[in-house]
Amino acid sequence: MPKPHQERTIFTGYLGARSLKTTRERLAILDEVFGHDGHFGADELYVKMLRKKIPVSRATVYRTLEHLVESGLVQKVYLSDHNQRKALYERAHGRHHHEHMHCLSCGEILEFSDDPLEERQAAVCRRLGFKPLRHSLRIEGICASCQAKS
Amino acid sequence: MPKPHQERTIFTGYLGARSLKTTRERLAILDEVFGHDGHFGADELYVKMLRKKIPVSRATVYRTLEHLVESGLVQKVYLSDHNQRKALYERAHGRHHHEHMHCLSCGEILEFSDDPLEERQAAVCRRLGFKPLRHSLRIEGICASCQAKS
DNA sequence: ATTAATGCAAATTGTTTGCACGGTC
DNA sequence: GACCGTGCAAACAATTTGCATTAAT
Repeated sequence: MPKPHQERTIFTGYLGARSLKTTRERLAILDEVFGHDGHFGADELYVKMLRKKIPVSRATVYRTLEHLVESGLVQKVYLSDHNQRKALYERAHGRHHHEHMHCLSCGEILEFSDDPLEERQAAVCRRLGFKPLRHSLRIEGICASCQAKS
Repeated sequence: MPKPHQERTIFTGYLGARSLKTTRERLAILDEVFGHDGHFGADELYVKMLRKKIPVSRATVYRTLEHLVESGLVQKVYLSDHNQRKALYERAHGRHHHEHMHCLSCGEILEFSDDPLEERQAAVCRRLGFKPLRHSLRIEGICASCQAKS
């Protein structure tokens, strides 16, 4: 029985505000998501919970992840190089905005952020009269440690 | 019978270099791709050719697009907002690198490029020792004309 | 009691693949 | 003639959905 955390309060608030129900399953998924860091796929999360014998269906995992994204607690990202068809999720609450670097050699996903870069993007948007709401930058290449190896 | 263009020379060269065959179907797909601008999905391309009564199968369209990407003539991008599962393609040969803005209101995809932005990305990579090979930036928001409407 | 959520399995979507036949080098 | 490519339909992977049942308010 995981102890209540801040995210749980936010999520129950989100649910209540829309007359959605705070179910055992939804809370279990929330706990699972906020119990670990890093990127994960919906199916991986489902399998992980299966193994832990936490009773939940694949459909509910998918449906709940949507709500978590909608509530702003979780972010959906598309990172994988070749199999771009699989969505990944990452915790968003309590974290600052960041971009991703993807090492094509080891597969590692690195996160970084850079204010001047953000500002330059904003400047371009101003120049074109485009109102930015969100953005994602993905840089693919070879990470430092893989370069060292070869 | 479309007249030979530069891309055709490049493509046949690419094929020959790998002992792949220059088939009627591959050339027809190449011509179709370079006969128009903008972004398109593999299936759309297939349907367009069907309507024009150009005999080609869906499988061949997919397989040929792979080769076009491999040859550098075409670029595969993931742009659609919600249905990120669908890949789009765009002409790459003879065009400069660019990023995309996606208007969430009208769906329009705008292209732009900005050297200082590119340079700033390069600088971040240098700082982290990451060797960039390619990148993609997608900014979602509301385009100028949609803002004017509301 | 009312209304929403779950689980299951079937349906969808975009894409890939195995295999017999046909075309290119 | 050797080998590669094509077309078809079946296979796939990730995700979504319809519906009868169960649970939260």
